[in-house]
Amino acid sequence: MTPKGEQGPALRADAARNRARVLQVAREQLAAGDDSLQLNTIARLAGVGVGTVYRHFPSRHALWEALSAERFRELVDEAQVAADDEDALAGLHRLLRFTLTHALEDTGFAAVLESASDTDARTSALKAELDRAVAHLLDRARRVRAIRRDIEAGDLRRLLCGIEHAVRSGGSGPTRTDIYLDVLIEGLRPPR
Amino acid sequence: MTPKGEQGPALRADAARNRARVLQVAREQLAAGDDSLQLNTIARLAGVGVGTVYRHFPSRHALWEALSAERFRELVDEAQVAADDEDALAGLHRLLRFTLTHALEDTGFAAVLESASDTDARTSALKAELDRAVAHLLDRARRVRAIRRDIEAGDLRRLLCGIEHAVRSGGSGPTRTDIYLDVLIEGLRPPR
Amino acid sequence: MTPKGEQGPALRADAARNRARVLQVAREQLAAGDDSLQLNTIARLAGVGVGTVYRHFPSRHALWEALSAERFRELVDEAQVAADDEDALAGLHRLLRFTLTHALEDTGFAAVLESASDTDARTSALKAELDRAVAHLLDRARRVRAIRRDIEAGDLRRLLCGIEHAVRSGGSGPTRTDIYLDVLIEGLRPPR
Amino acid sequence: MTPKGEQGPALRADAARNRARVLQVAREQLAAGDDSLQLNTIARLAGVGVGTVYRHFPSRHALWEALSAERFRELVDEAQVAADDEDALAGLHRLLRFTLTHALEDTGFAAVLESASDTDARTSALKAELDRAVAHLLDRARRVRAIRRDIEAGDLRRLLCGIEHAVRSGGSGPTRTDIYLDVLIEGLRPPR
DNA sequence: CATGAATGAGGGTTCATTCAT
DNA sequence: AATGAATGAACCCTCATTCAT
Repeated sequence: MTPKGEQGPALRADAARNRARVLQVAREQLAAGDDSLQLNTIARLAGVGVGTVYRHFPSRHALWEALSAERFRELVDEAQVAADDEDALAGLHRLLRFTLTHALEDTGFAAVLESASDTDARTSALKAELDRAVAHLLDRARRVRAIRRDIEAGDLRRLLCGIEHAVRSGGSGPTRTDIYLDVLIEGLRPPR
Repeated sequence: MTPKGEQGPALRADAARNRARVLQVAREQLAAGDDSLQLNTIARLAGVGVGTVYRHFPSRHALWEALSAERFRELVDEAQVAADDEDALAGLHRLLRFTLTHALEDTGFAAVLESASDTDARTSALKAELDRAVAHLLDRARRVRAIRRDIEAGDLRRLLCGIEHAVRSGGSGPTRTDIYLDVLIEGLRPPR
Repeated sequence: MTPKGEQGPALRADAARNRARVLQVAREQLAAGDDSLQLNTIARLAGVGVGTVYRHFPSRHALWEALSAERFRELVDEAQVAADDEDALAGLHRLLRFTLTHALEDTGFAAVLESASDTDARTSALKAELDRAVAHLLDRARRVRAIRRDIEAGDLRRLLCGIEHAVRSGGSGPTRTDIYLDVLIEGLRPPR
Repeated sequence: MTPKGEQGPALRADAARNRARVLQVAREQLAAGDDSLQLNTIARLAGVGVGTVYRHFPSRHALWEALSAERFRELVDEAQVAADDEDALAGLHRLLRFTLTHALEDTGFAAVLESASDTDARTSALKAELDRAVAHLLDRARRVRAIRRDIEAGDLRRLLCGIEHAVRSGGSGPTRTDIYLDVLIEGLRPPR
């Protein structure tokens, strides 16, 4: 009867609306540079009670992860496309650029991408899925000696987040982004 | 009888002891992974009154910068030694490793190293001094085509901090540190 | 079932109860001679959390004015009754005595009565209303040459507060109160 | 050997200088509208240690009283002159005006004049001396039925401080001062 | 006597989280 | 399910006063 969802009892219409509002407001806050994610503030801005926010997101971290889930989904899709690319290295590079761009746009996403411990199992699942796709890419690239052997999918995720930090900490423009990413890419080549 | 030839009004013996204790405790807190630097807590642990902490460090930031100044001094010294190394590239690599090690040991130092805006003029001065030494190294290395042309001292500082983040976010051991640093070093070579 | 016909969003029952308790305790503190109005202390005495006090009264001043508003309302009512008294002078005297009694009982009220600058517009409005009623009384009294011409409503307010200070600074009993007030009253007569 | 003073062991020259500096700075602070008399601040401004201030003035109140002692001395002198005036009433009025003027100029003095309890015995002595002179004046004035019988010297002191408050609380000019004082003076006449 | 560093009680305010309505 | 008032721990900072130097 209720629209068949992926997990759990589907939300009532109003509950779903509230959840969406909260996520929306949280995203706006982040975009506005306020990464404190104060649940009271978000509730007020979303026009719902604090309790409602807590019902949907038991902890700040849960909200944080929910925020990035969407982005993550996109990323995993992109990774799977890349994994099928004829040229593994090209696919990898495209994926790295794609990820960096999104991480720079969304602090929350970057944080989750980098974090070693997730609260929501779904996040971990997405991360695993991503790493699997990337591992596949790395394998293929290694086979044609396009990539050094000592780097795994998780390493790549972390290194990319490092690059993201570097870009973010310089107030600089897109040029630096390109250069920094290029330093990473060159650094991934196998030793000559 | 009082040690002479020091700089400034020469703290009273007990004042100096207290200041040192506070810095010591603060360093321990950071090392223990608590980077909140709560002045009350630090005071308690150091066995001094809150007021004493506030006298020495009017704000959290002042403490923060005092903590890193020391490290920074060492780093600048090392950079100047490196700058005189016959082999510019070797000097640079040694300096990078030295910096990374220290940044990993001391979050506060890492933060200041990465930050785009300092509050204390002395910090900016130290940073400028560091960048000058590094710029010199880069120049020499570029002249022998050992380093790509599009990277400046500031970039290098930021990239290294990025690597530091990457290492930190994996819970992994020294091997990863070496590998991540090597990725950076390889990435700095001029394009083939 | 909920009492209807009240004004505004109608506080929740418990909220109203808490608000009243806070005001009650604050009044007791003042009566006990402690005019520091420490919000933490008040919260403790009222058996509510500090946050609750802050919710109802964002600043000490807000509490202060809320405290006096009630008293002020009574005073204005009394002033309007006095203004209708057939004998203007008698009305004025009754009003002065009424005001003095209340000012002596409630430091906060006295302070607001005397203050030249209000922060809450409602306080200013009440004060203006009071002054208008008094001005009316003074006019009528002057017409029958019962009051000197160079005193306005504001002056009267201030002079009465002066008397209040005089009474308060002597530790003495009701006799002094009567005498001091009489000195004022006599001093208000037109020159012989 | 030491210059014979009025009480206690005469101060060493430097101690006297420090004491004077502290009083001077305190007076300037008051004049500048800061009546918090923070002993640390005063010490700093006076260029002496806090401890020195505490040696001379064991409590804030002691400083407060010391500040007004000088004024008080003048006032007592004036009172004694007034007491010898042929016209007792004229002398009284002159004294009231003199006192009011000074109280308006010096908050500290006004506070001590009004206070019911002194810390320094010398202050109480001065106050008693003043009251004695005024009592004498009142006696004489009462004998010629120029003053009501139910007012004593202490009452007069307090009433005048009340007037001072009234003047101070209106932001108004010298006209109000004259009028308010006149209200007091008229109020002091015996009932017709 | 003078100094000023040290003390720490004291008071202020915020905000994550709970729970009565 | 939603609401938002209440809670109170946790921080922050100041400043009167003491006491070692």
